[in-house]
Amino acid sequence: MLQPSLLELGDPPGPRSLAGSILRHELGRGAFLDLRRAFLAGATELFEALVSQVTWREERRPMYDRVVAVPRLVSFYGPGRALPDPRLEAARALLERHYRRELGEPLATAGLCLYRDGRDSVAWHGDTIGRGASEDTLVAICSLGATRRFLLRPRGGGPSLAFDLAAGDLLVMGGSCQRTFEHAVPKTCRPVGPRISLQFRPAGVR
DNA sequence: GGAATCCACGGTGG
DNA sequence: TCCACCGTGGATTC
Repeated sequence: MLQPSLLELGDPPGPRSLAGSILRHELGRGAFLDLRRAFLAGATELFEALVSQVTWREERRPMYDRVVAVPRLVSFYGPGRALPDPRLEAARALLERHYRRELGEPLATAGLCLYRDGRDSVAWHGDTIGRGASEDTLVAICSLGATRRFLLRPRGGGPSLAFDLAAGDLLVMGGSCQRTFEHAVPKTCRPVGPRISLQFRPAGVR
C-alpha cells in the first residue's frame, strides 16, 4: 500500500484547481497539449477504488491469423451513465467549465483503461472516429497509478514528444490535435505497476 | 547487451 | 468499394 504524498495531505480528495497551473504546449498546425501535474488529489486512494469497483472488460480482436487479447482492460461510460466515483464527476465538471470555450459541448463520455503492467499498451492512434476530418475536438486524460510514458507525434511522420504521466496528472489534447497528431502508450521492459487512464471526450468521439 | 523503436502483416467496420 | 485502423513479433536502432 502506497502512502499518500505530503503534497496530498492538505487537499481534499478530488480535482484541484486548473487556473494558473496548466502548462500549455503549442504543437503547431492548430494543435495544443495542456499538462497539469497532480490535478487529482488523493490519487492513490482513487486508483484503488476504481481498480476494485469498476467492471473491467477484456476485449479480443482478430489480428491476422489469430484472435489476440487487446493489451489492456477497458470500461466505457457513455452519455447519461453515472461515473463510478463522485470525484470523477467533479473532475469532469471542472474540465467542462475550464475548457468551455474550446469545447462548446459536454464531455459526455468517459473511457477507462487499465494497463496491468509494462506489457499492456496502446498503439499509435488519434481519437477521431465519429468526427469529420475537419472538425476539432478535445480529449482530457487523467492518469492514476504507476507512471507510464505517453508519446505524441505528427501524423505522417516527425519527431515524437514524450510525457511521463504520474498519478493524478492531467493531460489535455485540443485544437486539431486528434487530426494532425497521434498518440500511444508503448510497452516497456521496465518493471512497472498498474495504471488507469481516464479519458473524457465529447459524445461521438472515440 | 538490453531496451526502445520501427515496420509489415491483413481482417474488420465505417 | 475503399481505406484507416491496430497488436504482434522480428528487425533495426539507440
